[in-house]
Amino acid sequence: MRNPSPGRTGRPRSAAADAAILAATRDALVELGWSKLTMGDVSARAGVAKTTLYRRWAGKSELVVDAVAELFDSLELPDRGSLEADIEYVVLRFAELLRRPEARTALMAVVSESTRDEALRDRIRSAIVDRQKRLVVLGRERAQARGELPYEEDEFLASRTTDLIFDVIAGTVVHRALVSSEPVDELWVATFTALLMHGLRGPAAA
Amino acid sequence: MRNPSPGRTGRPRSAAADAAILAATRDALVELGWSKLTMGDVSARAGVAKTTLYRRWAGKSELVVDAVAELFDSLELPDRGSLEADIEYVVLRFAELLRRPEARTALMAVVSESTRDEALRDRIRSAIVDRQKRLVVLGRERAQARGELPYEEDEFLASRTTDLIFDVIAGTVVHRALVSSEPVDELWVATFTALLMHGLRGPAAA
Amino acid sequence: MRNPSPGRTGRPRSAAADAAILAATRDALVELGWSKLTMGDVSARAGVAKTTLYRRWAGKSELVVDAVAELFDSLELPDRGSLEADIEYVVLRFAELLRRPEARTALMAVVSESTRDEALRDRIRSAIVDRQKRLVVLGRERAQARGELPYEEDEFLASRTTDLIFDVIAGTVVHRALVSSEPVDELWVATFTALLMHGLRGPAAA
Amino acid sequence: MRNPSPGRTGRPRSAAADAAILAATRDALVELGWSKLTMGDVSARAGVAKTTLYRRWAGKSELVVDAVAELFDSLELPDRGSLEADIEYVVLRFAELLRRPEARTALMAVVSESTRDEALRDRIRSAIVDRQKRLVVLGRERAQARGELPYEEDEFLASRTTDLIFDVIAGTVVHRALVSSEPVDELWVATFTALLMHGLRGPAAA
DNA sequence: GCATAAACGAGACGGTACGTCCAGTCTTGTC
DNA sequence: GACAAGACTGGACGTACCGTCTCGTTTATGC
Repeated sequence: MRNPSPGRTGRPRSAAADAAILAATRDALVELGWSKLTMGDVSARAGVAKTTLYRRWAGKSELVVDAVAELFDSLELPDRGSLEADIEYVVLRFAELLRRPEARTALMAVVSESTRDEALRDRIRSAIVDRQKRLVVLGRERAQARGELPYEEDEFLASRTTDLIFDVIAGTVVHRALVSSEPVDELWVATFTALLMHGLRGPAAA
Repeated sequence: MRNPSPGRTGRPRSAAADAAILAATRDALVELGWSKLTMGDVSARAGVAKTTLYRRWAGKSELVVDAVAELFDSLELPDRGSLEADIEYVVLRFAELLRRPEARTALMAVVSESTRDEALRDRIRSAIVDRQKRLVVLGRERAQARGELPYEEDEFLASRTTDLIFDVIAGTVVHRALVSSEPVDELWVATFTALLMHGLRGPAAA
Repeated sequence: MRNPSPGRTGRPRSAAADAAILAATRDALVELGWSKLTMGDVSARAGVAKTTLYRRWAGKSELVVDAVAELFDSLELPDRGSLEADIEYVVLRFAELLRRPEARTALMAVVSESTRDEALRDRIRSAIVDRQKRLVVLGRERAQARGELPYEEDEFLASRTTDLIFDVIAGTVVHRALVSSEPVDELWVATFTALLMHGLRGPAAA
Repeated sequence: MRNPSPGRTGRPRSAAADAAILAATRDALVELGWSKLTMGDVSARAGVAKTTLYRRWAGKSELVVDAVAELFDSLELPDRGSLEADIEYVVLRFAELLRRPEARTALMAVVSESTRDEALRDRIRSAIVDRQKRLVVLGRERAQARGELPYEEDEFLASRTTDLIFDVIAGTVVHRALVSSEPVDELWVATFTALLMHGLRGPAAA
């Protein structure tokens, strides 16, 4: 994952170790939360020496970003028949993910760390943000194919709209779930989706 | 805020200490960020003993919530003449606040901690969330007075809409600024506001 | 004990407090030992404020010296009929006293503290050492009256001998009981007394 | 001393650290005395982390016992030609040792602590008491070889006498020096030795 | 009998050290 | 050369006491 073929001599890195470490990290996050998770504990759970851990990740933040990125990759967007249904589906799945303790505790923590760490910011962007934008792009393409949304020819404008919708959806759900500490239930999702649909169909934003 | 007059005996708590500690906390957040901020360092900056600090706050999280809550209280919403202008104004002010390092680093960190701490969650809600909802309520009332938005008679529905708008605005801006790490500039604000205006004027959500 | 009538106006010091504090000190020594005894704990046990304590004693060492001095004052030397019997009696009584936890733990501790504190050294000497030498002087006078020991006319020599005998008896018993951690039983006392008797009857030392 | 070879894996403990710590402990005792000596200070002087210290010794008392035990091991008993001369010599050397501030302050302090700590009592006995009894045994053997003292065939009796003489000599000197706070000068030593010689030559005690 | 003034209880204060925990590095011997 | 083991330095943790301080309250006198 990190250096797959650096040199050739010496004992090669154990591939199994990577998976064990990331799984152990998620387990530890569930049990202990971000702030009480320690590198020593993770290495012990993974049956690996601390040095092995540090050889592969620079610190707790980097390790956790990789560990939770795998969680976010599990999100998918099957075709529910309409843009509205697609949005409701993805919001509910995302809210479900945020109910998992390892995601709740880790996401905001690494974002906080990243405010003072450029490299970490990049890592979050490439490992989580950019990978999840695929869902917005996919939903948009389907809606366009269905005729629910117009095609946008200007690629730059299209990308800006994708970014906006991504931030609106992800940001609102995260804020509702973690900051306001209110439940993301079906009723709320319906109201939110309605607001978003009207916003998207307004002439300027689509 | 903490108990100013529980009994009557003994030396009273120094009022000056509270202010010094909160200011020192913000200074330390700027210089060190959340994860490197230590209680010992804060007490030293404030010219106060560590015990004094622990006598008043249970830990770093509680202290930081109170310290940043004062920052958020500085947000205001002067009448800009239209709902659209009001929204753009508050979004820009909020984004400005999130550019301050003490707010950036602290906000997500305490939210992360709060995922495993019910009391902290309540403290964030009462010290930050509930206090800032006043801006949404104020903007809405003004818009209703101007005839830009209809009156909602059902109080429960009105409160649910307030909550939704609050989460959409705050959540989207935070996500754009801290997770996606993209600038909240005037162009983006205009696009976001346009989307929101259409959403609000749609029949169901208003 | 300390200044009972320095000036005239103002509330006089509570006499009861002194006794309560010394008793509380001994209780705390029994339960906690020297090193875990704290001024705050003593004040709480005595039902007295910490300030009251510090108004009367400079610190833990001074307080404890006074508290244990009262214990040592309880030692007495009834006439057992012979010098040998008198010595055996006082050694056994002294060993008994050293079996009490408050005496065991406190005596060596204050002596240790006194090695770097001239004032404390004086306090120990006047409150404990000099007061207990009375037992040696008394035993010696009785032995001389019985004709077991010769009279010593030179007062200086007599005082030096008193000091020596005091150090031999007290030192040996303390060392046996506290350093070597061996029991001071009747058999050992008999052997020690025999050695001492021969020493005293030797031509030079008497 | 501590466990040099329990398992085999991992980085071995630094041998140099032990010596540095014990030396630093003695230095700190000289400068600060027992009660102001802190583990943190010792670790800083030894150029060692506090954790390293706690990994090897359970606390201040254990550490100090080991540190002063090395001092006591420096006592020796060259043949001065007669029992009397040997006794005078060892008493003077011992008194000299007790004039060193690190020995004065530490010896009584650890004895005081040991009154509530069985393990510490054992450590003192094995590291200091038992090791110094060799001097008494040696002096006795020489005196017997010279014909100054009779041979004792009963081993148990011999050991009891050794213990008694050890307590008399060590206890008297310690008491004179630390409790009575009087000088151990040549005149006093001569008088004490005379008393002891008569005691030893008396029929019952030898 | 009423002011004066010291002693009192309560408990907050600035400090210091505690003993523990974790970070991240280094040093072994083994694979 | 990667690895498990575990000792290493360094530093923050949160707690416990220290001895001092600042309150409001109590209790003797002496005017």
